[in-house]
Amino acid sequence: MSSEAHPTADPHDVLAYLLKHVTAKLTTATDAALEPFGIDSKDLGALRVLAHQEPKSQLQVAQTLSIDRTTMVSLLDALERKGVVTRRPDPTDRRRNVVELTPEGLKTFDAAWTAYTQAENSFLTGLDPNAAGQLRRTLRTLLQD
Amino acid sequence: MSSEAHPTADPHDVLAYLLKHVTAKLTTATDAALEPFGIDSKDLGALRVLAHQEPKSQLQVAQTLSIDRTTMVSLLDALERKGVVTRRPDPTDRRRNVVELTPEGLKTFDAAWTAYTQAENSFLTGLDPNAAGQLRRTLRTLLQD
DNA sequence: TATTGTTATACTCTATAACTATA
DNA sequence: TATAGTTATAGAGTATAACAATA
Repeated sequence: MSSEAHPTADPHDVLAYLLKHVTAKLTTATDAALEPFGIDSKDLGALRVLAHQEPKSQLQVAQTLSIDRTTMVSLLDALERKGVVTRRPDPTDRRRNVVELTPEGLKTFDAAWTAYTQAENSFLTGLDPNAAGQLRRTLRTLLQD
Repeated sequence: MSSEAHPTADPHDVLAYLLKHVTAKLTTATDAALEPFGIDSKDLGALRVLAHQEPKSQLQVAQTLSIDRTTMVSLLDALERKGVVTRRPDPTDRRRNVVELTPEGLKTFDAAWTAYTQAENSFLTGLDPNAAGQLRRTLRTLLQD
């Protein structure tokens, strides 16, 4: 019987299933950790890009995060309403918006980033120390190929 | 400066980002591999459950896959239209539907499963042999905790 | 009363197309 | 003509609520 070649129906044997559900579980944990700061994982990604590089246009931030520029608009709308980022026309190319963290935004980011890393570490607690680093390296490799 | 504690804005440092995009990349590859069989990764998951266990109710299949029972309805509607599964009332509890693979469905599953595992292996090609197994174990651990 | 399957509905996420202003 | 940002819209995916049939 052909089905005997696949003796279990455990969905955990399917890598796509494992990845999807581990992602969901981590996102639930990190979004909960970020909730006190009024942002979620997606917002944090944008703040992280803005916190660590010279001023960027909306499009550059979007491309760094692999999200659509139309999605970037509403994401920044929300962050601007919360007072953590500002937008102003780039004087050297008025088609572009220069996006920057406000001073309050930098504070929010630093606190939120600490909370995020704690949540991530807590999520990885069950693993032996090598496995966590190995996981990150493996995922990076898979994304690059 | 607080930002000096986090010297890069590389989103690849963020585990949630890595997981999300690796999942998307794998799903793209496996869905392409499954396309000739008229199913996608989600369908394959259901077929896998049905192929390897005694007949199950819709709810049991849904719970095994951690999907909502209302989502299961439309998923099975599509699979039934394609002739790969059948539904009939459970004689011992007429509230339930017994869901089973058709003979054609079993053939479809076997061929699709082969294609899926090839796509998965091909996706993991860039890793050294230990890393692939380690990845699966790590993800399983993270999901269980 | 509770459970299974169903339907209708709504909500989130994201992408596409079309518009504007600038280059 | 092309690009950046915006808006409106549509599609996929999934969840919630209400209902019918059955237990």
